Amino acid sequence: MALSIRAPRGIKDVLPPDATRFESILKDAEDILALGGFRKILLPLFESTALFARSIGGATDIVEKEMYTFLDKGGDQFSLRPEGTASLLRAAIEHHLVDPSRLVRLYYSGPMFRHERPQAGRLRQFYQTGAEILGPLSPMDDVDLIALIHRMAVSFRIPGSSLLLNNMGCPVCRPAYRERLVDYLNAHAEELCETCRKRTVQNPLRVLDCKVPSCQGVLEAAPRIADSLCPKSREHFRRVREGLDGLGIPYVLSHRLVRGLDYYTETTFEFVSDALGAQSTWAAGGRYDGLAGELGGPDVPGIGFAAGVERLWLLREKAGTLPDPESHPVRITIFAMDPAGQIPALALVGRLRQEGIPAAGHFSAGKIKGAFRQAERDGALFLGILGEDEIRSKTVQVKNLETGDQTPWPLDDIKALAEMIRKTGA
RNA sequence: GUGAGUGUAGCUCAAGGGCAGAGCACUGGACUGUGGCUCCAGGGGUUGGGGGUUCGAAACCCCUCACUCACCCCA
Repeated sequence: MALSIRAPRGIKDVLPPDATRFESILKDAEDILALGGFRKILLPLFESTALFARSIGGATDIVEKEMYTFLDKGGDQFSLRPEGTASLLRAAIEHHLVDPSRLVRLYYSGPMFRHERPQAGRLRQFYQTGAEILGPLSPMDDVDLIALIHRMAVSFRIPGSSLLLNNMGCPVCRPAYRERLVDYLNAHAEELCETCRKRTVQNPLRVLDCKVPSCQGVLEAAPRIADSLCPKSREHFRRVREGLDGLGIPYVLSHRLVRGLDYYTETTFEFVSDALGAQSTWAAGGRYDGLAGELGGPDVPGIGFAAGVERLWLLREKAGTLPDPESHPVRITIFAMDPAGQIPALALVGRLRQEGIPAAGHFSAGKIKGAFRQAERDGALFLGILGEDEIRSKTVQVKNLETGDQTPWPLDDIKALAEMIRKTGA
């Protein structure tokens, strides 16, 4: 209460034992990606603002109002990354990992930053783990990637999960559809909400995403992208559905599924769960065939997705599949009963650690009761006592906190003590 | 950015105009260098902050901040 500086809004500290549990959740997801042949890439937390503006799209909410943007001392403009795909593509292109003749599969994990109003499952700093495939893609690669996420849903027993699927067309058919849609929306402008009218001009596909009840009638009756697909996109969509059917992965066709990032083409998908509250998407992604070329790389197709790690946590919590927290590692707490024992206590914990025994010290010479409490708090199996008598006889009294057994151990044979502790702990 | 709900001890929560409390946690003692159980005692609070109404405000009113949820947006 007296603390005047607190964590920024929408930013969460993850305390023990949740911190190691969080890492387990992240690792479980990454393991599935690694199993799918993806290799890990470490990416910077901030990039030139222009990278995000160009890839995500200047008229998107993310770029327009949610980025943490700053000028560095050289006067260059950077932004904390609001997502991972742009960074990954930039890095892959910059280091010539993209090759038109073969596939490259990469995954990343880490915090993303968006200045949004915090809510259940929505933070300003949040973790995503995501994967991308770049190169000469088949529609079957779309299916393969989706299957990997489906694997997560099964493996983590994500409750109430379903897959929404759409195809947003390609550079050939989307502009024509876009035009048809704009004509339709303009014809019905007076029936639409204000944001919809604004979006008709700025980003017409996003209008389809509107949830205002009074807009629903008009939007349901709007021209559907599926009816405007060119033969190639139509075939792509058909083969993706065929692949999913072949694997027995259920999905719901969602012709109004329009993602909030401009780079998507063809296949788009969202894994949602009814167990999450308002922020129901736990993983989402799609094809982005023009992006690599747009960013100055080889003009190869790409597909990717990202999953929200905090949302995975919430879902696994509901499902009862949260990993166990790592147990507190301390095996023995060493108590220096008086100042003369402090140096020997320090030396003792040091030697125990060398033997691989997690050891903690209680050096603040005082009542032995306090040492027992500290040992309990440490989760220790043993308490080692170094008082006057022990220093004189060059021993340490080691008490098993569970059984109460206590024996003196010579300070010059730590290996034997370590061995005993190791055996008891196992 | 908009709306609603909630802010009381470290934590979980009482008190709804009249002395700010309980449980857990913490500290000490009973019990001197041997803990946990039990019993006893103790420390802890500008009731989120500011202003107003009132003889008197944790409570009622206004402003503000924070948290939570929802809109929006998205993973």
